[in-house]
Amino acid sequence: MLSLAFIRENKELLLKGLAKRNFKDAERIVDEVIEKDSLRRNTQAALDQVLAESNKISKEIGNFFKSGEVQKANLLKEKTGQLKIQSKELNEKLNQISKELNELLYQIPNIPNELVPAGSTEEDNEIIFEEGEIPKLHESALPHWELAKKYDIIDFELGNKITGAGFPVYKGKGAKLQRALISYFLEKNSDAGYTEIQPPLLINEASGFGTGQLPDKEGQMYHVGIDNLFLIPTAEVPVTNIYRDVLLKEEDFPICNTAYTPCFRREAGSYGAHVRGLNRLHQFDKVEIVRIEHPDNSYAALDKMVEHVKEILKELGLPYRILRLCGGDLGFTSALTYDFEVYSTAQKRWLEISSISNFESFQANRLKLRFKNKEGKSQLAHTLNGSSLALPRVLAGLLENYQTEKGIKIPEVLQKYTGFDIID
RNA sequence: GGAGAGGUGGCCGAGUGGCUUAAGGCGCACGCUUGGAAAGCGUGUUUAGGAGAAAUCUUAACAAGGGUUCGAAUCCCUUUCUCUCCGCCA
Repeated sequence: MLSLAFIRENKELLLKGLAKRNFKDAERIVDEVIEKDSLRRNTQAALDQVLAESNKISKEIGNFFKSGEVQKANLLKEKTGQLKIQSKELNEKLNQISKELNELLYQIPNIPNELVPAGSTEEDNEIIFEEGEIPKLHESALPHWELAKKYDIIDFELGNKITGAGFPVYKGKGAKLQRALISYFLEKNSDAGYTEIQPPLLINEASGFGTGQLPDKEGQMYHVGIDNLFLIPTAEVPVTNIYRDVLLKEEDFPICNTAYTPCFRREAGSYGAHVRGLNRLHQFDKVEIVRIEHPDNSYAALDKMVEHVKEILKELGLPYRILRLCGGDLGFTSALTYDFEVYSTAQKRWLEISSISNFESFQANRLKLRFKNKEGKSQLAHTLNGSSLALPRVLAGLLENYQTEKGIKIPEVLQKYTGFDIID
């Protein structure tokens, strides 16, 4: 959520940014926000005045009672009736305006960074980096879901039986490979200075609001109705919410955390060839990195995160590319996002395996995550996060790209975690 | 799940309707004192909103939300969390 002070003072900049996202009705909503904000402040001032008057009289009544002048006190009591009605009305008006104002405010997405290219679809994303050679596979090369079956390492049908579509069962070397990837990713992140966290996998409404999943995107999460909790769609939610309602000191920066968690996504609809196998699941594993940064450093931090993930992909020997997302493809809360895609050779398509974003102060404002700056004033911090990495598509890439006629080879960096060098 | 007790500032802790403008202590900051330090003494020490060029003024906040009252940390209701005992349990 953008701050009202920012919206008031940077209307043109805001409209320009929203245009880049093809955000409809921007001017109407922004004008309405500005108008309601001004109305809210006037109402607040009026209410304060009534309350101040009322407080004053109450004190006088107290004094009269104490000095035994009961009649005077009772006379004054009558005077407060009118003030009470007034303050009640003003208070209701204020609540109503604040509610309307917030509803409008929640609709406004973050402003894209100037680096974000204009555009409306995936096609307009900008490819900024590409590395790794696409392997030449033998003629009988298979897509990963066939390989999974052939070597009996992932069982999709079994998942259907136990739960439903999108909940695969990993078996034998498949399960071990998953565990190896998690250990490898966490180890790399720890080595790079990230603190390992094991967060809860269920979150409450306040946490969902803090990172921007609620109130609008609740349909994407699994909801446990009886306790009103949500299964996390990503570790970003619990790990970032560690810092909800927190006032940091400048010397606390940078805060770097990493967490492995399963992630749960409802993502109703869309079944078919492009979501086959591991391409899109309801439950999947992911290792996440989250940073809380001083506003002056957040873009440098974003670059560091990108470099970090590049190194991991390079070590895994997977061909990948980095996209800078265009305005239309950018997430609601993000100011700048880099997507990493791995090439799936058997499917002949790119698969998104990481998304690294700077949210600037958009989440921090919702989270009330601030720090004391050098002037001693509290200021919103910047939040960032990225995957390092999402497992299923990395696994898909590994299976397809490392398949040989003898079996699936395991990249060297993983072998110390798997304990084997081939799946056959 | 059942019964009971609780939630007060950065921390500890008093506070059963009006000198609470939240006592007292600890911590922290600054000053005095000192050769220097400690101790001592003094001053200050929350967050958010509104008005103002600023000094400053003002409103709100004692777990959260409602209510009673001229007036609520204090009384009532709901929710939530913590602790103790019992039950269940990896």
